[in-house]
Amino acid sequence: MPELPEVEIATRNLRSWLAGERLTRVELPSSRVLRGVAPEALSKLLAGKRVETLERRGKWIRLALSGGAVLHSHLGMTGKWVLRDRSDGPQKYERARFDTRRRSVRYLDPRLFGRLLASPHGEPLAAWDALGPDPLVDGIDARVLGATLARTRRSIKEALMDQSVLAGVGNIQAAEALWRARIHPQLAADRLARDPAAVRSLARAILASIEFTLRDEAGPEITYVEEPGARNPFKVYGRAGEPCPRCSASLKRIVQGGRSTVFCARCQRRSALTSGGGCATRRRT
DNA sequence: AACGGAACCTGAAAGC
DNA sequence: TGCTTTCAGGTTCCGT
Repeated sequence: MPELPEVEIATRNLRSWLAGERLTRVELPSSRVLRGVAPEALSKLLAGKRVETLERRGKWIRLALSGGAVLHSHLGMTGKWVLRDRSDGPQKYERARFDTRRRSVRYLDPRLFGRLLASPHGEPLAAWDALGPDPLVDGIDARVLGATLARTRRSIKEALMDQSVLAGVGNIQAAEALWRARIHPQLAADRLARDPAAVRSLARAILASIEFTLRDEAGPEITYVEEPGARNPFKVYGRAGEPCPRCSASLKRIVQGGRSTVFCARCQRRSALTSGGGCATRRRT
């Protein structure tokens, strides 16, 4: 279940597998992932084309093909791109297969929240165009972020998950960044925006969490933290009831906007413009 | 216009 | 043991 770091890793992998290669075989079994697109039309559009460039913005991947067609991939909650042998048959939950002369790349997606969308002539994708700044592609300008946050009264946690605020931040990265910046997830975004130092701290924390996750998860085949047997590399996500890695208080779980947030009620402060939080230790993570 | 909640799916884990 | 409930990191749509 991918956020920015997982999609970045998928993009790098796909680039190393497909960039410059011609698609010799394309298989697209009909599924919800195609969202109303006729599978045959899409296969026909892609087969024989060369993959020229791959880029990521937020949680979207864009593949530019020879001849001007563009393919957009969103991994939803359970999508992943993996490398298999060309002699391997269909994998469990396989929704797409792209073979080149040397490789066989498969898209697997059990829950079918992912999407594969084609623009035959490179037509823009509204969801891509609506994305806010991407922390890795564009960096985070704390003044711009502050101005954006000042425009909403929602909680900072919910605001961070809005893809027009920062592209690619999801439930895990939002929770992790807020913990790193010692900001309470229920603090109103516009209140936080009144404290430029706190916004700068949050911007740094978002980048630090993304980069930490990238280093931790990089590899040819990602295991998402929710999958059975997966280890959990995160500081607070999925750790309700465990001790805070910084101050040892028991981590709490609350629900915001229908999604769970884990945080430390002792060292994440509820109000901007007040120092405190009762946590004296400062440890690099 | 902005926001909250339900809907979209399947599978694993927890609860009874 | 087996059935039921809950939960999961995505977006979108609909009603207020």
